[in-house]
Amino acid sequence: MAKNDQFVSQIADIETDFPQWYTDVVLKTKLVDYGPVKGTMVIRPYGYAIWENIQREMDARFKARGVENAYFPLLIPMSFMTKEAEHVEGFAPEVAVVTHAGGAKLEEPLVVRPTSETIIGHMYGKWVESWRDLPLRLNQWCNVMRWEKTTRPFLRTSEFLWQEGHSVYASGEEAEEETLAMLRLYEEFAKTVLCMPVLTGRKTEKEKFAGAAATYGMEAMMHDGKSLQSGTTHYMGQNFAKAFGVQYTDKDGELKYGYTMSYGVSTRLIGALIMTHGDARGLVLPPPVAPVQVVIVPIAQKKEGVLEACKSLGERLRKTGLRVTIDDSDNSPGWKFNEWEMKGVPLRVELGPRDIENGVLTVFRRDTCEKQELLLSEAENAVASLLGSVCKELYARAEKRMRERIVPANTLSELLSGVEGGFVRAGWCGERACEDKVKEFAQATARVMDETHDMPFCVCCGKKAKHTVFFARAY
RNA sequence: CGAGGAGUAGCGCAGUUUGGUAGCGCGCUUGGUUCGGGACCAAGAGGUCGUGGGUUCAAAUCCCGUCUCCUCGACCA
Repeated sequence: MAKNDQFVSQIADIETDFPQWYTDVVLKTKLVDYGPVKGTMVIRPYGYAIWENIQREMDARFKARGVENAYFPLLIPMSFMTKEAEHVEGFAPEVAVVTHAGGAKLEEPLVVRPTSETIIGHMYGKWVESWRDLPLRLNQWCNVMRWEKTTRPFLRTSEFLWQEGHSVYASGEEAEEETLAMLRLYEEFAKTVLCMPVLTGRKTEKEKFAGAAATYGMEAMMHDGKSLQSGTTHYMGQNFAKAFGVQYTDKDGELKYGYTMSYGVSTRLIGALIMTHGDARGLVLPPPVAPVQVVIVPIAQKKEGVLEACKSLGERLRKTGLRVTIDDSDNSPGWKFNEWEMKGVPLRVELGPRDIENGVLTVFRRDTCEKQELLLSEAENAVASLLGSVCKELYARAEKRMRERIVPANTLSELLSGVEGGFVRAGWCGERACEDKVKEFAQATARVMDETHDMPFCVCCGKKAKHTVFFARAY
């Protein structure tokens, strides 16, 4: 066992610190830096497969709502960025700029997109002419770059993968409605695909997107009580439509500006998964996004009939649509057990001579780390129902943890002790000064505002509260 | 940019106080025995000790410079 000390110590610190070893050891994903490029990721296949599963599930939802995928350029003329005043102010400090190309200095610098509102706004300005063109709803999967000062794998990288949806509507009501609908879509996605509970709501002025009229967010609570903004939707009003001339001729013959909104989730969701469900043994992946949903580990695989039995079981399970891997490598069973547990595979099937003789399979659940025997003849149904209960268990556990760690606060000192361990629910007068003071006092920010307004007084100044806010320390 | 810490084999580290020509664990390669919770034996491969200069018969070790990374503060999905 002494040999494992190093490994055990590597995995032991996940409760207190970001599980660096998850990305290094399990996903083989690293922050790289070559020359001045810092804090961007190389994602190897296992980690990327999680992202592909997220993409597939998300795309299905978008398409059901009539949103189509498209692609817009990586490089954006500097002049586009400066058209919306707040937008450029918000992003200027963190854009990378291309000044030379083709061996010569460019007439106009190009920025590497930090987000695509401007270039998409530019195109929408050309595409939208008539009320018949609306609503226009496109999404793109792409990479964006923000030159962050400090970076962490998956949570904050200078380059990250995301989807960004951008829509134009004829009326503000429709655009605002869509902004909320997308927030609900994200919430449903987090709950059913990622098995992750989230808090959703409107952001404060201080926290809203640069150039937006209103920003909504979903926040997930990590093991350590800190909050991770896992998705945002923005209602832009006519800010971008006016900056980019997104105008249409309405039914009444009048030339009118459209109303735009946008929404996005990123590879940060993978970080959220790791930190929400992971335990001391490694990753715990929700079945919908797990690259491998069932791994079959043959026991005494050189004995006659064992591998054959594993392969035939594997085929049966694959036919039900599951992602199944049979690990017939030369490693010992114990090694395989640990390996696949680290990788977060929801179910492990052990199949050896003893099981085959008894007509059973031994199944290990990654979420509870419990083993049970199932009848080989009923494997398909039994495995499917087990995967279902893994989802339920993961969500229930995370939801309970989140609920227990949301505490109300009436004073700053209550707020301070509350954010040590999770979210704090508190009244807020609506003044920026109080928001700033909370941050200074407790290193906590307003994550989202709650719809139910039941905290009567501002936690900071004690005046009448306008909003009830979830405060937390954030990643 | 303000404050701390660290650069030695693919990864994690020891060695530096007191200079003597580089070591441990994991991983990797080859062969054999194993296989129901990270197996064992044997043989191997792999490092101009971040970098430039200085002191010395001799520098990973002492001195000066320099670069980089990590952690914490200001910004952020």
